[in-house]
Amino acid sequence: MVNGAQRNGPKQPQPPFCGGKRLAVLLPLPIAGPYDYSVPADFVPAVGDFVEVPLGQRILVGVVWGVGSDSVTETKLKAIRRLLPAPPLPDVSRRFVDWVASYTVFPPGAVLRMAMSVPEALLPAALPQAMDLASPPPHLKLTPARRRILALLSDGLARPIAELAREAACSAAVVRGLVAAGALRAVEVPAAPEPLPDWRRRGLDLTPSQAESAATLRAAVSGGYAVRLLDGVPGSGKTEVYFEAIAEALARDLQVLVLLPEIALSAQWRARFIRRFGAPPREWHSDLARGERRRTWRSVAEGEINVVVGARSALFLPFRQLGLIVVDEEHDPSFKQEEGVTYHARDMAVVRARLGEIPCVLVSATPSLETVINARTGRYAELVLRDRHGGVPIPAIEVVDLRHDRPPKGAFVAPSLRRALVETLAAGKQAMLFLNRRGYAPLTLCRACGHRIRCPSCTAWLVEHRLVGRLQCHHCGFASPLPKACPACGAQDSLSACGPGVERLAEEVADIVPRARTLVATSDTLTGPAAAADLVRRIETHDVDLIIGTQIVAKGYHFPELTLVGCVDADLGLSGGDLRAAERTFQLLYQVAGRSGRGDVGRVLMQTCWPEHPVIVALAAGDRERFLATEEHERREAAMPPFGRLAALIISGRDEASVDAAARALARNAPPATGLRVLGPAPAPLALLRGRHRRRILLHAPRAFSLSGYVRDWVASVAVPSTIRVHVDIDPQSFL
DNA sequence: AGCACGCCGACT
DNA sequence: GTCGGCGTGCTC
Repeated sequence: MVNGAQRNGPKQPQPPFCGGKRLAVLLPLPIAGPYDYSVPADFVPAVGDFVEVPLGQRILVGVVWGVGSDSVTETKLKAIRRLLPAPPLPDVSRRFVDWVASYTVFPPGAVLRMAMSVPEALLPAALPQAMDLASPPPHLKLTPARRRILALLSDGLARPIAELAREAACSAAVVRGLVAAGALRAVEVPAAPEPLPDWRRRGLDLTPSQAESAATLRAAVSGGYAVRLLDGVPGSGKTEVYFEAIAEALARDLQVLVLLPEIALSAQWRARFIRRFGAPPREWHSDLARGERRRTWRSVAEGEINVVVGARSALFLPFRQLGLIVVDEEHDPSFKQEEGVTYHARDMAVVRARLGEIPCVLVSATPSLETVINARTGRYAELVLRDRHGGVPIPAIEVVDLRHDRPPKGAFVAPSLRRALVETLAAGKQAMLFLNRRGYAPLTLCRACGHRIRCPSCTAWLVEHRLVGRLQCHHCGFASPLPKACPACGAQDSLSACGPGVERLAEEVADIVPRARTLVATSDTLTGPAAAADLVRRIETHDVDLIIGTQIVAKGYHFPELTLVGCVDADLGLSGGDLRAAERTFQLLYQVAGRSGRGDVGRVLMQTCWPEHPVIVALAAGDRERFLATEEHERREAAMPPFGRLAALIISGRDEASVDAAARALARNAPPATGLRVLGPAPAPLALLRGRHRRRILLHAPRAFSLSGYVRDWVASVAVPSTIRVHVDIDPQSFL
């Protein structure tokens, strides 16, 4: 017996089926709501059961959502075909699906699809097969390979085919031959129980202030719903502190969910977890192997898994007895899902905690303004860790004013940063250059005619990726070989790369520190967990001297030898006109600075053309409070989130005129409401994306306004041609 | 989401 | 003459 299912207390109570001949079944499809089905003769499903139903020509799996309505005539009803042998979808999960659907203005079926992303998991797992000796047939041909296999099995231990073949140094075909001949038989063996994280192990010694926060979090585990912000500078031991809350939940036989923004980059987090709990947590993200996915989904539902660490989609796992949610790096923009159902995983984690009546811990060194305000107004409790581990302060950020400290012509690294780079590497330490731009150059320009090469299906420049010799669109994936001549005027060798990308920076740096072992880290080079783990290992073992990376390297790593961080363009993103541009820039640069000097005294140099910008001033002063105060003031004045609310409608389609017409019709027909302003339609920031024209309507409403209900009624009341898509984004984060 | 139904170009 | 392209609309 794997622990969990039994220790998790009584079985989930299922509401009794309350009679009637129809049941509402929610299907994992983007259709308006549940469909009714008739109850079969031989069994009566209960609410939450996974059932197979016919839909059109297909057979689908859905979830019994409640009793049916009278919305459809008796004659159209089809019968539920069968009950699937899986634990029912828990009551909390169903309420969560409905809540998220209602809030995001997406059909509940679209949300359910995220909760049943593993159809195979609904069937019981085939038990692993092992081979054992059968009574030997009378005329068995005995070859040497066959003899070895039979000899191996004489110890009475059944083995899987592959293992047997390996041990006997023959191919699996020989084993199968013996099975066919009747000399071996397959037996089912229980899966080897995987070790679970163990809360009884002793954690690291905590400082008094860490211990105090840990005790508060431990106490919170039995306290029902509450949200706490765990706020501490990089290196203050936030992870070790919330590990104590995890230990407490595990001690109470509850499941724990930890959300991380980039699960693929979590190798160091995972190592710390194993050190604390003796076994790895289960991972959940989009590029898991199918079998792994199946096993995890199923055992989360069975209550056999106690800790899941995952990307945002892990929120929709069917936890049987969830007792704690931790959202690490809660400020991270990647918690916002932009494709399909548009939701913010941090906010939905809070909702999931409330529905489950369990605590939620939001963790960050640079909490979002939303969370800070929630903490300040008492909606969230706040725990602050002020001291950096080992007493090493966050290095002061030195501003490099590019207007005076100019890089050489055609280069991007200023003299002062060049000197720092040379000194750091000469001292045998590591350095990191941060530039949030993939590729070689963000723009390719013809010197003869001024033509700029753009994506044929998006409003975007093509980015040169010199390593692969291509021009690429970062929005739709379009790629073309680097042309020899200008596509507009035909001039030969007139194309010129404008602006820096990490590849170009690497080229420049090779001239400054020719002997440095340099590594470029971007989403192009770090394609998965293995590549990320390899990167971390190479930095830890000092296999590389210089790391050049995009925001991917700004995450919560810990590298003791890294003592210089250079931010090549701190202004990137400051002038985007985006509501959160300043905040994101501050968070990113503060996190980048936190990479430096964790083990030793470090330097952080930040290149800017705009030293008097409030973000740069606050960063240079190391003054987070000052930054937050400025930001809060500006947002409050403009009634922007969290002091007001926004929703965006993106209207898109292939035909520009009909997109325009639909967008105008929507805006014209927005019902008037107090305090609500309809802005637009205007071309969306990416007015053309993947060949679709896009217009945006923004809604601005007071804080207490119920945007979801308003938008649902509004969009439902306006007839839009079926070729036009209307995408609703409640609480938009980025404006792209 | 998938699948059928439906109406226009290049093939046996 | 059909095979098949994907635009439109429905599925309890």
